[in-house]
Amino acid sequence: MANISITLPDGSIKQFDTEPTVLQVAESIGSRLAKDTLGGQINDASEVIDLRTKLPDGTRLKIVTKGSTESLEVVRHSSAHLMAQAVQQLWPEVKVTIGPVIDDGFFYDFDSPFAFTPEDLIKIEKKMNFLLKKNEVVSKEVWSKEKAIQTFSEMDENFKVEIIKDLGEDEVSVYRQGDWFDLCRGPHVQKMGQIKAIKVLHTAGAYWRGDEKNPQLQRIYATAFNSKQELDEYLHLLEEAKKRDHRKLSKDLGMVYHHPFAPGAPFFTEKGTIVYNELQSYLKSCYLKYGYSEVITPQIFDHQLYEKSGHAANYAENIYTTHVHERNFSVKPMNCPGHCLLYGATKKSYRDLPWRIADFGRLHRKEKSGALHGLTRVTTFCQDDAHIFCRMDQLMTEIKSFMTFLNEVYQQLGMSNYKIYLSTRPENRMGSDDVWDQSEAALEKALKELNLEYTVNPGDGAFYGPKLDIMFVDALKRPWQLGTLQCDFNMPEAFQLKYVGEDNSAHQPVMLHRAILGSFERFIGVYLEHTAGRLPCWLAPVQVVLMNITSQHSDYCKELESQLLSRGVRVHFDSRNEKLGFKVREAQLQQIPYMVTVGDKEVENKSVTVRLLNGKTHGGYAADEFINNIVSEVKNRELNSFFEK
RNA sequence: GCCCAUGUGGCUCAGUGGUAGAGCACACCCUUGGUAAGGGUGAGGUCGAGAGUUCGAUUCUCUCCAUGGGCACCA
Repeated sequence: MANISITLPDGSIKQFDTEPTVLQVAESIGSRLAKDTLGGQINDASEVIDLRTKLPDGTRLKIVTKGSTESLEVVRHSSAHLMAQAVQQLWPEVKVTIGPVIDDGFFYDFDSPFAFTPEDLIKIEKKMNFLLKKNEVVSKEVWSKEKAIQTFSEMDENFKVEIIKDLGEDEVSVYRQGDWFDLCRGPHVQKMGQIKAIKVLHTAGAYWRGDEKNPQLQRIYATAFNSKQELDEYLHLLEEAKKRDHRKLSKDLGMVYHHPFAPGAPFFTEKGTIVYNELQSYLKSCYLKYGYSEVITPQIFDHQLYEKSGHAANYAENIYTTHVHERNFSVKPMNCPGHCLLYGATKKSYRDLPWRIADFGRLHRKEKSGALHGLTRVTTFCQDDAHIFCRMDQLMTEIKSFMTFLNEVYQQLGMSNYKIYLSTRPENRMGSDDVWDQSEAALEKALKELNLEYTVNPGDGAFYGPKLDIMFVDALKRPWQLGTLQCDFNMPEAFQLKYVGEDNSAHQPVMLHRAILGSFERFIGVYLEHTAGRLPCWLAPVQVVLMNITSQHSDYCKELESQLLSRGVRVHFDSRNEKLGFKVREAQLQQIPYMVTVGDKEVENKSVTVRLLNGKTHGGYAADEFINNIVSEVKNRELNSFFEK
């Protein structure tokens, strides 16, 4: 008597006498499908459930089969168990904790009396592959909480015991493969042989339950894929990412230098400074258009400023403070408090708003030593920072203008792939709900009117206001947070900022913190990784390299050089007594956009032969035309070469 | 800050309990060569810093600094 119905994606309905498992549904359709089943998705949820899960009447089921993207989650989950099994077979004294699936793989945290060496990782991978061949069946058992606690206690798996005790359930599930088992919610594969390709990657220290007060565990990162080919592709991608690492690129391209005497504080060389300054002047040119004024504010303030702003209470450990002449002075970690002082310097009318001030001030923040990273996490940096003080009713227009500005910049830089996140009011917050309502609504309305897609992160806003975060997705599909727009009701209050309204009484402005690139340091790092160092001509430290074939062509090169220089083009004449191939190689490695070769032909008819970074050469180009084209390409900050149009 | 690893000429990296080597870069010489490395010679290093063990330490141990992989942090 069939009284349980399961609906499949095609709309067909399967009937069962008792609640079937995902696998049983698959079996009722076909044995081939059953064999390939790795899990299920129910009622349109994205979560993948275990194939052994019983389905209640009326469930809509989508079966997850091998080879699918969804199945990766299951495969990786089981791979984590496989890794734990391998580790415990190799070293029975190592205790297990947890092993979740992450974006590109999985990890397992072990409580081990010793640290795993690279050789150990090789052993583990070998053991895993050995165990895979045994193709053990994975079975699920449901234990009472007491039995689970007792069993794991006897095994001295105290971290597991802690997890079980913290679970609110009376029963827990345990997955078994051969003689090894682990407490787990699933989902898992049917047989270990369904894991097709694994790779143990690296180790790391990690705190138990992510809390630095807890003991530190040994984490092993690994990944698994549905085929050897997919794994190889992933490993290849890792290699590519390594080549694009901005720390390597910025060094190889001679842009950035680090010295142990200035940890976390990069030097920008002559070349790096060109990129930095070009970006800055580009933004300055936009500021004119978008109604910003630039200001310069002090580097060091009496610490009282940060007591007033509230940073002393929440952010003191990141502020460099020193005691001089009986006073505490702090190096500014952000521009906003200084800008509030400047706001208060003159009496403001509603007519003065919106007041938009930009500041390229250098900031310093003390960071914990382990936090530093190349150009993306530094102790000193310069934001493309600006603050907008406006009336509540101007908020939406300002937000729209900012998003338009940001989009213009990102398009110009070839960064069209970005995502917008709207973070709304957190539990602990300041300001009235009315103000939060208005500002959240303004943010949403602005995005909608601009037809921009966005994701809401409920409760993720700052305590002082809601915000937009812009995540740029680079050429390797990696997300980076660069731009931001934050509403702030706190600082205007802390500094008692006012303007005189039309009604002749005092009102408090809203303050907007905003940045498009974030910081030049971080941006240059991200942009180098995005472009793999191949910068558009207007940003390239050297735009043209002139290469003479023999010394007889020197004079013509010098003539070209001075013409280019007089038109503001950054040109380098490689006059060395070297073969052309050698000069080309170096210019290519330095990613110089225009490699100009000059020999008899060129001297004779006042032309140039141009090689682009893609290896293509364009011969017999009139020198005048070439120069004019470059000048206009740079002036317009074009993304691509005029040859590629 | 925590766990682990690493630190050798400007760069990339070998190597050793008896005070160091290559390639590139650099200097000089030869080579005048049409699109990713022509040849020769030479100079250049207290082997990250300090302490310890040792007859002797770049090598072993410890501490510190920096960097890297993560964790934690990033009002």
